[in-house]
Amino acid sequence: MPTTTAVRELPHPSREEIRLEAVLHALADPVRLRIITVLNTHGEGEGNGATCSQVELPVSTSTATHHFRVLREAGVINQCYRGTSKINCLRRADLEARFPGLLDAVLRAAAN
Amino acid sequence: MPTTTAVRELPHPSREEIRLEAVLHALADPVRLRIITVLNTHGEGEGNGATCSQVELPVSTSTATHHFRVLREAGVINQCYRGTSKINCLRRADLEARFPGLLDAVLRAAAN
DNA sequence: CTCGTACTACGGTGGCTATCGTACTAACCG
DNA sequence: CGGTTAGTACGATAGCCACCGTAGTACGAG
Repeated sequence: MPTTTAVRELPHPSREEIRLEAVLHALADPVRLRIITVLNTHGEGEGNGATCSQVELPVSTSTATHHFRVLREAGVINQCYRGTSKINCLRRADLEARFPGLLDAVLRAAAN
Repeated sequence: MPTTTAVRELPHPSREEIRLEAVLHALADPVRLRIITVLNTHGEGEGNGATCSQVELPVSTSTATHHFRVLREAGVINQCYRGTSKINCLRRADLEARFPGLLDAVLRAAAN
């Protein structure tokens, strides 16, 4: 056992495993729409993204955890640990490859 | 009371009343995705569209009624009576005005 | 008027889900 | 080590929702 910091991996669907129904269901919730709207204003690079607590939500932290997980399991966002925080970012490239134009259309629509 | 054939009106949300969450929720179901996929192959003009029974679905007729109603109340489809049948057609123009590109992106995605 | 077709309304059932609070773990800072 | 911060796991609850069958309505054909 190396003494390096343990990297807690989180399960993500591969690009091919992303299902349309799951994505639409994940987006059909006002709290989760808000999450992706906020994430949209952050970069997507390896080191970019927002922590869970940076996204202000009108629900408890445990409920917020639930919503982030739904988005991750649907393949909409990527989550990785960074110290005590968890970094969230949109999976733009994967979503664009799988369902071209969908994410942008939803983001534009959510912006009113 | 005129003796003309009674026109049973059905409630539809106006263009401005169409809500994004409702549309996404309506589309996040495999049966309803199939419905709009089939309707997409029919014309949208006043006289076009498909009857409920023309859309083959793997559910009972009462459940099918439920799905058509969800789509109508979300503003995704328009329904009007024509004799004993009900004609269904997509509300393309309204959806495009409200959420540009969304319907097309979903239809493309659903087509695999 | 009777019959068949097309769809609906209603009631019930099981499963999912958004929400919460509480208790917990993981990492970093002194 | 102890404390703080960030997020999670768990259990509970209430509401919604997809589904069905049965009974009923509306319309057109004969």
